[in-house]
Amino acid sequence: MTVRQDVHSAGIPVLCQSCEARHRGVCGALDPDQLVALSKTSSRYTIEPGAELIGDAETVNSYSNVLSGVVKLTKGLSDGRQQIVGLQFAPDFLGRPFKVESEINAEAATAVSLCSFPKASIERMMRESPELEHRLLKQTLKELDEAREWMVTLGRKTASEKVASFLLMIARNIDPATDPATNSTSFDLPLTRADIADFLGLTIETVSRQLTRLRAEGVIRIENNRHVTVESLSRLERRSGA
Amino acid sequence: MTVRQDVHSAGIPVLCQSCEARHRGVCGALDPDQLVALSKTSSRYTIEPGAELIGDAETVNSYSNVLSGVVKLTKGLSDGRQQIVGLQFAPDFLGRPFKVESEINAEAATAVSLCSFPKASIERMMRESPELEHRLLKQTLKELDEAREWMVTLGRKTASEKVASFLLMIARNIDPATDPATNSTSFDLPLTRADIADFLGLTIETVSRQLTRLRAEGVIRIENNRHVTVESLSRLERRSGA
DNA sequence: CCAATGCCTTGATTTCGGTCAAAGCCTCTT
DNA sequence: AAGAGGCTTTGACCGAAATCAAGGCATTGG
Repeated sequence: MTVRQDVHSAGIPVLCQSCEARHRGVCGALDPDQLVALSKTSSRYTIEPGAELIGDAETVNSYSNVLSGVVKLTKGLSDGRQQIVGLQFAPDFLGRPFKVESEINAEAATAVSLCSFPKASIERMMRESPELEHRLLKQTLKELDEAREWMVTLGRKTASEKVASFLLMIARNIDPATDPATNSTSFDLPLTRADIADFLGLTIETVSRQLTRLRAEGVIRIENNRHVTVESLSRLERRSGA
Repeated sequence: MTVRQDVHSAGIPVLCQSCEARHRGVCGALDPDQLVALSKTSSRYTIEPGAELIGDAETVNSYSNVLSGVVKLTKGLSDGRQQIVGLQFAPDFLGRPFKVESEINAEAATAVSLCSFPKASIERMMRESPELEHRLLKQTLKELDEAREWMVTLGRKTASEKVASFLLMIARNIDPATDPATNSTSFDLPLTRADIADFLGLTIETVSRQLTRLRAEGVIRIENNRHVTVESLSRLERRSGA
């Protein structure tokens, strides 16, 4: 069980054996000894789009790092209405410490690869390593900020502002090299129209109409229903309602 | 600088000198020595309804415990539209560790009393006491759960479901002794109609009409525009959309 | 006591987004 | 290549909530 070393600008420069990737999410907080121990209990999964991650017996007692792909967190009402309450991109951490569970479902929006560990391993290490808990606090604060940002979008923006805000958010998360000077980006939508609607509190039809409008106005182009090219980021920003 | 002791079912049984009250939020995580040190730097404030707590120079570099009253956290759009993204009730903690600030304003919704400490004191203690950071993580997770719960309300509920959900949430936070058997509660609304509208992503008029409807249907009574009596909690719950 | 002010309610009308319905487009399979 | 099924788009219409506009009802102060 060797642990590969890697130079990292911030934090302890180590790689998780199972992930074979750098994790800002969790592993970066561990020292090499802990990492070796964790590697013994961790394993790597690949999940098909649409598969449930929580509610599923296999993974309910585990935490994971998202290595690639997008996971959607949803909450539903009894009559079937659904709302996406969060999207997890790599290298986000997935799973809820201390079982403060609030009936959230997690589902792979795209193909997803995960590095996951038994709940018990992480919880033990959290007790040993304050740095790990510190990372979790930071991630949780980040998620809280994102959630509040979306509350503004859900409560106060118009349909077209919502769609523009959504495209911007995806652009920022998918393509880390979005250059404001270029003023244009290109990426694959990780969500179907139905998912986008559930994320924005709209219907599929409204989402579709707003995308059509943005296309007609030359702000974006869409190929094969998935691949989006933003022709003018600044125009998209102007439409996102600040 | 004596520190009063108090028997508490969970956690370390201590009282903050300045607060003279038990804090699940922060103080409960400290040992008596730390508490004495903190007491030396903490002070108690009373804030008038409508006063800004963040953005205000006096308190921008401090953390606080809410001792009584309700604080609203708001985010605004450039054109003036506003959304309340959280309500802090006693004994919630107020303030943002690690300056992950996301342009949130905090304002007293009612008269509020606070026990506040300089940012530096808390941050130093956080480094010394993992238990304190643990508490912060728990509070942050709680706030995240609440935020996500409201995302469902904002995105997927109708106006009348929103208002019913809001009344239930207030009832649960204001009156901790809400007994499901009794099926009725009574409390003062800590928010004006405008605040409720900003919380629910509605207009004042819609909020007013929905309250009128609930009154007409005998689910609630309202006196002096503030004092609400829920005649039937179960009927209110049924209207909240699960 | 009577403005005046600030909330809150109510009514009339408009509009944005939802609903219903049909057709178009990919992708995958055979 | 054709057909099937699943997304997506588009159109016509509808309805819930916003907007516009009075008016009511407390509290405050002259």
